[in-house]
Amino acid sequence: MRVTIRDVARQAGVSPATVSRVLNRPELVDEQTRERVRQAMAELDFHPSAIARGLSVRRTDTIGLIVPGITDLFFNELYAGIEQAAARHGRKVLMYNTENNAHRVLDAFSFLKQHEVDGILYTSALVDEDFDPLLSRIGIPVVLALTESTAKTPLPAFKVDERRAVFDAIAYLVARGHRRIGFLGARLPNEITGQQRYEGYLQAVRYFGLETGDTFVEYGNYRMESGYQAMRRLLERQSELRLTAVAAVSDEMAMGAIRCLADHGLRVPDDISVMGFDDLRVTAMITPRLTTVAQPFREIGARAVERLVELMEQPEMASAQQGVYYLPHQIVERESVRALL
Amino acid sequence: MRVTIRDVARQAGVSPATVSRVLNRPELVDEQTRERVRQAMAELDFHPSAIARGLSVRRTDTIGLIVPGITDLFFNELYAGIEQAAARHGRKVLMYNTENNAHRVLDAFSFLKQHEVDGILYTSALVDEDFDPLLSRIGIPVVLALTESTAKTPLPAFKVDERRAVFDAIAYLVARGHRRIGFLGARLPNEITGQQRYEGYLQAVRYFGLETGDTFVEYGNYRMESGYQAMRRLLERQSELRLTAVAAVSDEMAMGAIRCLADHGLRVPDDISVMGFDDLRVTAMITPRLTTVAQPFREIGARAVERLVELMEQPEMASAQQGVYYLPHQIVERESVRALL
DNA sequence: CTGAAAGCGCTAACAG
DNA sequence: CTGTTAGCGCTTTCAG
Repeated sequence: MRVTIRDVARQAGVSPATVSRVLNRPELVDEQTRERVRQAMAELDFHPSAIARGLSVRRTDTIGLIVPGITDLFFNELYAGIEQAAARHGRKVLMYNTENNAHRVLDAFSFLKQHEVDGILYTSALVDEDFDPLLSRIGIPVVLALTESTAKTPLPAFKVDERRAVFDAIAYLVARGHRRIGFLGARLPNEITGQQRYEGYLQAVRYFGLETGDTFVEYGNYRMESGYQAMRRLLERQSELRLTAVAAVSDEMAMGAIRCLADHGLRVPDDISVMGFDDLRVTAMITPRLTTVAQPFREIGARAVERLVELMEQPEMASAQQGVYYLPHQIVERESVRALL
Repeated sequence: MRVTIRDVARQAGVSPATVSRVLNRPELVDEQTRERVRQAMAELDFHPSAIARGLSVRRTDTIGLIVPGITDLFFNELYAGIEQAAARHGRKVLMYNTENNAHRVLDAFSFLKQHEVDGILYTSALVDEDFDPLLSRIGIPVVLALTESTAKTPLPAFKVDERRAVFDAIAYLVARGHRRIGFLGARLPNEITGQQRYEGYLQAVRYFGLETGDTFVEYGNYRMESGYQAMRRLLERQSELRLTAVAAVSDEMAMGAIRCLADHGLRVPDDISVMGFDDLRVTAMITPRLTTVAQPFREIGARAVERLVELMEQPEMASAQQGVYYLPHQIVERESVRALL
């Protein structure tokens, strides 16, 4: 049988209410009694039921986290930022993984509602008009990370400026003499980032007057294997393309591309330069070390949590806090890009 | 205000109990009423409170997961296995990250007790005698993954046979003519795996009569950076050691070692062979592709969850199910090991 | 400073 | 097949 607050009360010779007080507002309890109660708790190995408490106070101090998949390599960094920030604010996180399955996002919200989380952090996947009915009656704050909302209901969002980040990546290549630059993009249902990064590429291409066209770009799904395949398709046209560099929308895809290049006897960066995106921990270790644009994952996670906590504490603020907040990206220069003479 | 079962009852013109029935045992409810209730639920956007239910049935269908850190690259694979298996059995998982902080494991258990999880899955870190008092009054089943128990209370555990796995790795190197083999080990407080892997190395060294000694081994903490540093220390003695191969206790450390070797102008596997451990997804992409011993992370996670679910359903079985269950490891042959002529 | 009592939302007998 | 009732363990007025 579970040890309850009543057991502790009996053991300490006080009422349940007093036990509750030493748990929540110890300063209201006489020092002596407080100690007696604490001791009883220890003796009985009492663990107050967070779930009974939740029922009673109608608040669980829990953040619901919706992620599209957990085997992406960037996930860990994001999660670390989220969890630390949550802990800092005395919140725990309940994660729901949709496995990139669009229809599971309904489940996700329902699941989190059922568990009475006090707020929801939605990551990576797009929030579009389909969410409006959902959002209008959700009743708890929702904050976005690594994505944004195109729904009528705007939502606070934390991410890098995807277009500019890719633009900067291309500019970096251009500054090193590259003019024939391939693009390893990503296209996923319910996702906006791939599109925005592609736009960044296009903008740069136009701005710098580079060669381009559909034949310069191939798509994947952010994962290594897809980067490999996309690069292979580009390579099939390499005799016409004469790419000197290729920019990928993720480090995973860049790593796949490098693998593919190596398998075709091409060296990076000697024969072709490769630029990544994300700055995964591992990219500093591989050969060649990957030049990439870093996303501040941990900070994005932390900021999103902090905004969420604010909203949980003062829901009135909701309307004031809805824009997309861009966190700074940064080019980290390593070895996978070569300057053309 | 939250929509409750009473609201639905009123709307459907039935009693709360009936609503509860359509939620839990719909077959007990007349088809007509059932439909009426379902419709009321939809109209009101009703989400039954899992927390109120939990309080009432004294069961949350939740598995508590304790992990020592989430930024290790193997974590994702393990977690994927755990989550899928949990979902398959209608359980959710509540994760607690101790950040390798030994004293936080007490918090972990306390936290999970408070949240009334029905069972606990403890991963990676050792369970020693210090846990006995805890375990003796925990009151819910505990299962281990990627670790084992040296406590008086034995606990079911799922992992590979660490000693044999490393033995096999060394044997693989020996079969390819290597006799001067360095070892990149790991030593972490509250951890047993590193020790066991070291023993596997020693056994192999003895079995095959290899050169060895303290100077052949350096330690890290499983992470890439530590692999880099450990390799660097080995390299300082390389003129005496004349290592032709080095075996690491993790792919991360192996990758760090390869990086270190490259930084010192040594090529893998031409100048020195490197063997990893884990078979991370990324190791098939890097150059050179890593030869390693694969751990079946997903299956380990899945099996651990399944045992846990069994125990949650029939706690009497506890005493019958306590051994360490070894899942098969496997050597994955790739490019980082060269056969000496 | 402390206790009694009501209630959070749901389920589980027990009647009917 | 359905309703009534009594909790699950905790918090929170309201008295004292």
